[in-house]
Amino acid sequence: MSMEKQQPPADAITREVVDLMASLVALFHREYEEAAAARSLTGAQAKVLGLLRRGPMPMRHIAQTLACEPSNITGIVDRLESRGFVTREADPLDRRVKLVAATEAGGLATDELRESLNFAREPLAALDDDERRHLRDLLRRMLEGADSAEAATG
Amino acid sequence: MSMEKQQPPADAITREVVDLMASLVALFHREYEEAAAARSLTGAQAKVLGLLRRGPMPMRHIAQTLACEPSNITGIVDRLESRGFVTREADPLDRRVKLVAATEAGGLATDELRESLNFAREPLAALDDDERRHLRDLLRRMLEGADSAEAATG
DNA sequence: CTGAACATTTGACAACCTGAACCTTTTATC
DNA sequence: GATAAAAGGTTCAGGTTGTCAAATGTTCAG
Repeated sequence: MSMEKQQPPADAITREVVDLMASLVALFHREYEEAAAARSLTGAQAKVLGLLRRGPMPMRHIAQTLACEPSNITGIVDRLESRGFVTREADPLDRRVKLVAATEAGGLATDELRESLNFAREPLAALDDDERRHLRDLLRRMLEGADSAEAATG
Repeated sequence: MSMEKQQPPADAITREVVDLMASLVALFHREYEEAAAARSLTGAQAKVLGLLRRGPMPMRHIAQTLACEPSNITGIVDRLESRGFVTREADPLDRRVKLVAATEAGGLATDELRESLNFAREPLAALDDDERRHLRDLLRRMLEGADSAEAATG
């Protein structure tokens, strides 16, 4: 994956957009960590918990989605489990895999977190409805190919 | 700062934009870490090094910009220093403060990293010139107020 | 049944990050 | 000027994230 590709030099506009994106990323990141910390979750824990909103999931799948080693997930889930946000159950169809599921408390925590994500309220407040729609369309097109989606949503 | 403000419920469009941003953030983050790792730097080290592109800087200022404890910076700068990417010198005007400056090797590393940041090349390739310009304008407006900028660019 | 492949865990180790205690230098107050 | 408060860095202890290699238990192919 991702083999340090050869690239044409970036034009001025592209470069500026990249810089703006970088600022936005930094802003988002800070807000995300803050919102998680306010619920005594770490960023990584919040991400994992966020992945479980759609239902239980094997550890491996979590690791793949978050692009990290499976052994890393073990620890994170351990901590979430010890706080009662998550359960681990053997998949009846394949007893090698363990299905991680959010408990009620866990689901509640992510819902709150998601709701409280002020990000883009302040920034997005600067845009009116049409502009927001336009922005959405542009972002959609940008993400069309790269299906890395929904990782950090929490 | 940032006191868990009371907020109106987010409308559908806003929420979708936030989700798209989250995906973009995840993508950016991965690319950034990869690009740093390719130069045997960690993400945190790359960020600090990136801050020094404009010139030497007191440790405290680094900590403030990165929104972390000063004691954290000590270790990161230690490691950068031991690899010859950075130097620490006492500020002649106030001998309490230590000015961190990138060495030639350090500056070269960040320049390369910055240049190699494929982020938004693939994603942005989906947009034509006009659209890119439009996106830039929207992002600019969003970031106008929040001057948290230029943290992660490096 | 045996061996390869797979999902998860364990253990060792490095980096990141926080919080409190500490040292040195500055600055303010008397 | 002497002394106390404040500010910049560092150190230390402790927790979380992340990697890699080795081990365990399960499935699947031959």
